[in-house]
Amino acid sequence: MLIATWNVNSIRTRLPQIMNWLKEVKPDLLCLQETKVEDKLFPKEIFEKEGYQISFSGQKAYNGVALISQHLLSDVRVGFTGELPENAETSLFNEQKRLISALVDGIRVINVYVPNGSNLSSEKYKYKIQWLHFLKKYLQEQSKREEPTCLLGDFNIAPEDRDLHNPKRSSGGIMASKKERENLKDLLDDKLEDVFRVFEQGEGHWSWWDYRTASWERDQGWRIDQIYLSDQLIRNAKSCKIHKKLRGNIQPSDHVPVVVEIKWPIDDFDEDFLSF
DNA sequence: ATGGCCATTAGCAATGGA
Repeated sequence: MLIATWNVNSIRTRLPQIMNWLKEVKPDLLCLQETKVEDKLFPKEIFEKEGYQISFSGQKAYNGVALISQHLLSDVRVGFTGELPENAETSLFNEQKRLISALVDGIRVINVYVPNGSNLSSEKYKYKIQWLHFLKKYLQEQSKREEPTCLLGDFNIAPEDRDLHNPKRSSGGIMASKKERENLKDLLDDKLEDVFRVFEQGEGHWSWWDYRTASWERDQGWRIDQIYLSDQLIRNAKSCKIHKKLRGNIQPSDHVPVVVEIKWPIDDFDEDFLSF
């Protein structure tokens, strides 16, 4: 089972690159962020023609998330609705289209696009922290069902200093502040684990390179796109790869895909054997 | 060096992204 996350920074601009990548990698599930398109204009036919199931939640110009799957997408939940009560707070956080979840082959996949936050003294930063807190509440409700869980997407946070190219300059700032990191760690609740770090502990692995500053040419990036797995899934993870070369494409997204391979479904013998 | 570039918009200048 191959599950991928990719902030494409406009699905319509990136469509040819997305289709090429799908044909090459053939992931079971691709989770997109920053589709930047309202639902009625989502280019769904092209994915359906290739045999993919799709679910999406978008808006004009900003944000937008989508699931593109070779498997049945069931129990699709858009925004925070479905886990949290339908009240004023929930509808406020649902205005920006940043979250979609579904069951795929028994795995609860939660695709998120965490707010950027602009800078530490901005209103947008306050919103980012509130959004993370709301996501924590969402996950607390969701976890009661005890589904194997994959939380993935663009978190706009480098979890640790080894996840950004110049910690001396950038640690403590936006995407690397103590508050953002604590809130991220807090919502994972010791139940969800960053699968990339199971396979690679070193620095120098990035998923995003700023369009400015010739950061790609200098390989000065950040690892702000992550895949978090619950225990049964993490035990069965086989690899986690960052598809770095796509950043070298003509007209690339500033993010590249991150892909996890999981042995799934697992059979009872394997589970008994592991627990034994 | 806190700016660079890129995508979008009732659209060519302003805004947001990270």
